[in-house]
Amino acid sequence: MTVRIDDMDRKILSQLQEDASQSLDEIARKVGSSKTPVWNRIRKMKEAGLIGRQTVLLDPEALGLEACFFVLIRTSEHEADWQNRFLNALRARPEVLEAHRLAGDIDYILKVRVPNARAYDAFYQALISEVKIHNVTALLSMEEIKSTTLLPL
Amino acid sequence: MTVRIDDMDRKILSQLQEDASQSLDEIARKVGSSKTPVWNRIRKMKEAGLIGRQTVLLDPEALGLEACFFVLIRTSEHEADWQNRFLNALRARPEVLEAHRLAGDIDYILKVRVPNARAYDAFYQALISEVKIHNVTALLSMEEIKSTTLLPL
DNA sequence: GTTGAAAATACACATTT
DNA sequence: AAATGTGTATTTTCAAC
Repeated sequence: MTVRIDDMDRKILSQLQEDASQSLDEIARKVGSSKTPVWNRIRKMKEAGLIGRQTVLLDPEALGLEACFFVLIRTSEHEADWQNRFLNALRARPEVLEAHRLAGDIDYILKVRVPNARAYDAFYQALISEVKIHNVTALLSMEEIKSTTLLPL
Repeated sequence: MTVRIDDMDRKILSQLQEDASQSLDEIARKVGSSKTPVWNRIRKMKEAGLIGRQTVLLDPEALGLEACFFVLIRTSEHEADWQNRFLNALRARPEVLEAHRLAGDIDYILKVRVPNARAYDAFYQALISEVKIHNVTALLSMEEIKSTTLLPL
């Protein structure tokens, strides 16, 4: 399942990240190759799962999602059952954009996008009513300095 | 600059988020409309900046970016000059995928993707040598429970 | 908002180097 | 393996209604 990526693959991925609406011809030209090999490489990388969803990035503010919170969670529960319920709760909630299990003192971090502080509170209340959580700290974003899906290749 | 979004727009955005490679016909069929109006709505939303970059999501692990850190930063400096240098430093570094200025106790949070802990340390050393930072806490992600670019519509 | 259609483009593959 | 060329199908884009 491990794919060997060479320099040409990286160039192609870079172009796709930059603008996935480009035609094969355009990408081929920019990476200094031609359609067929580029197309084959893309197909292989898709099959390998290296290239995932093709999507558009929307402006959250324009959609009325004006509040962004990072939520730091400590819990005293570490049993499998509790964890499963917690993970399912997170996955089921569309306002949770990211969720990571952490090493160390803090157990989980979430990134949550909601219309406003009230909506965050509703989310928070719903979450703690579903699963027992020891300690929660919410960090409110005042300004999104940077936000990119472009991975460094 | 504010765009009024109706229900049909939301359905279209939802489809585009889900799979931006779909043809107009396909989207139109799914949202219960036809090509032309869908096309016009998409064009308007692109012009309004509501729809941004079209991209592909890559698998960071497969690319060797196996470490993800959330970095909590406190600073004693709050002057405009310091802030500018700090922001520029963050924007210039491709391993910084997200950066937010926060309300409250902690001043900034970063999300950083790197190949390994050593690479994180290199990033950290470079950052603190560029700008003075009072206090830094790095949270290491053990597991990405959820990660989505799909905004709740 | 609908239909229709011209023009452009993409894919997938055959042929060649 | 990669480049080139091409048939076919699809898609976009726009005009007319």
